[in-house]
Amino acid sequence: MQHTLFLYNTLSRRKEAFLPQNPPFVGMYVCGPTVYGDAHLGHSRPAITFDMVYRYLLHLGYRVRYVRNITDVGHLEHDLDEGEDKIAKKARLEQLEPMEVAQFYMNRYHRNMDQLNTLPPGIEPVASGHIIDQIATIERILKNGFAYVSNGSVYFDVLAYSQHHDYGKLSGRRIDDLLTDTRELEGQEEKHFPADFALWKKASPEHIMRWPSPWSDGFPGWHLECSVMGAKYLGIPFDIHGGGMDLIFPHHESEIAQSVAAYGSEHVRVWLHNNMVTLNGQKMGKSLGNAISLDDVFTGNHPLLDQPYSPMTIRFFVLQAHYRSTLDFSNDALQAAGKGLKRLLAGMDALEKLKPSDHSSVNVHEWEDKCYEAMNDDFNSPVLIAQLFDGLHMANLIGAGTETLSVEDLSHFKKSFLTFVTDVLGLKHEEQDQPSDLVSGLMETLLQLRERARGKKDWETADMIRKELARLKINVKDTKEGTVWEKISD
RNA sequence: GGCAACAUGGCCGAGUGGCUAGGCAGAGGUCUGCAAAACCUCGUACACCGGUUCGAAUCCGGUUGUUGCCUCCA
Repeated sequence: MQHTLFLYNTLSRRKEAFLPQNPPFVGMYVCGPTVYGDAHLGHSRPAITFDMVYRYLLHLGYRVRYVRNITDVGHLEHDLDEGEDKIAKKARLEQLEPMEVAQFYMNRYHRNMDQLNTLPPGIEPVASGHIIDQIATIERILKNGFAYVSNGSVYFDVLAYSQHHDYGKLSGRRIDDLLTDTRELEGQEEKHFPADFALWKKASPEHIMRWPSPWSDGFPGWHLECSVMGAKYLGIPFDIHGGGMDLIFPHHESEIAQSVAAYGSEHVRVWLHNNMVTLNGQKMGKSLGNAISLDDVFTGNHPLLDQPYSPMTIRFFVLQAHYRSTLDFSNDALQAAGKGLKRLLAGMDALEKLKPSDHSSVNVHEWEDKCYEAMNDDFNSPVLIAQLFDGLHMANLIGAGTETLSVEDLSHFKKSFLTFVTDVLGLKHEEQDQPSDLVSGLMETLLQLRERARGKKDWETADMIRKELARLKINVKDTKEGTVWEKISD
């Protein structure tokens, strides 16, 4: 580990050298999905971002325990049916068991994540499997005087907490501002202070998802599961906590407060937050009708999409922007990304054909250092990608004989390039649909006929075959190695 | 309304107080029967108005716009 990695810590608002508590071990917790619907484009960002973080830490030689939760209880609908759980609501609508709904969408989420080539977390705890741990934590918070029971529910006492600690340190919010913000919300009458949040919520009679507790039959509050499950599997404090920027307040702010209230210390050393996704410059939201599911993106089945975009195109596109910048999805941008990715992967294959020389005219190690510099600077994947394209250019010059590499340097260059593309960025060739034997046979015959015509300089026939195939979205290319064909997709 | 962040060439998107980002598109060229693909060469952009500075797109202030959070949210 000759390179120092710098991370932007939301808590300090600056880049800090990453020094794990117990190297080479690293504990990382990332906020996962609430499984009540299909994953959409917005979900791809944290998934790919923290997959890149995970992959790079592994590449640097760290032993990473990666925990990503699945939220299957606890989130409240904000406007209707006060106190009804999102999962329970969906279950009633679809006449399914709540757990059935959660399982269904969890399976689909996993499939999408697999398509995006994200590595599975080492532990993927579900909130409903940790009710006992959450109750125990609530009891500790109550005992420490930072919570109160109100009508069967338990609330975190933000004012009591802020007497001794800084509620708002992560998000930059002030208690005074929270006070002035006098929005009317339902269920507020049980709270002593508007900013107080539920640790345990009493279930209404029709509420399906419920567990017994010392206070009522109910369910755990919004923010508790991450504090509890992070502490359980990673210990306190752990090195990295990741998630979307929209979770900074109130979710992560409240997590910190809960951990301090329960355990006496903060549970996270470095907070990493990915920025949000927009679509054609607009916020993406279900209410705006522009939250495109990943399945729809992959199939192109959405009015806003001109064509399908493959999982690797999405992955490459996401990595082409820095994770802390907003990222705007548009057809133009995705098409550009698809083409760039194709060229990068084809170039990677072409590296294999390079021939070494007796000396090197370019400095491979300097090039490689720039790749590491990019990633070490708070995971600057766009700069790494630019560097890879520069490497590609270098490879082309070597292929043309303009530049040379020694046997040793060439081998190092190939290995390094491949490692950055596949291991660190997690990019790979997408398996094409293999043509059937029938299609292959037909194409072979057709191209032989065309070759025969070309041999006789019968350009009219040769061009007709190519033109007709083009209408079937088949591209025929006469290369030096012979004629090849490919299906035109995106 | 309150609190933040951002505003870069046709599009996407890095970075930086003076020194090439990169991708896509576009132009020219090599190759080719033609085409496609591939490769080579090419762009001096940084919202607006002030200020600091020898010098700012990069720092400071203001304006406008966009986005996020303040309510489940990746």
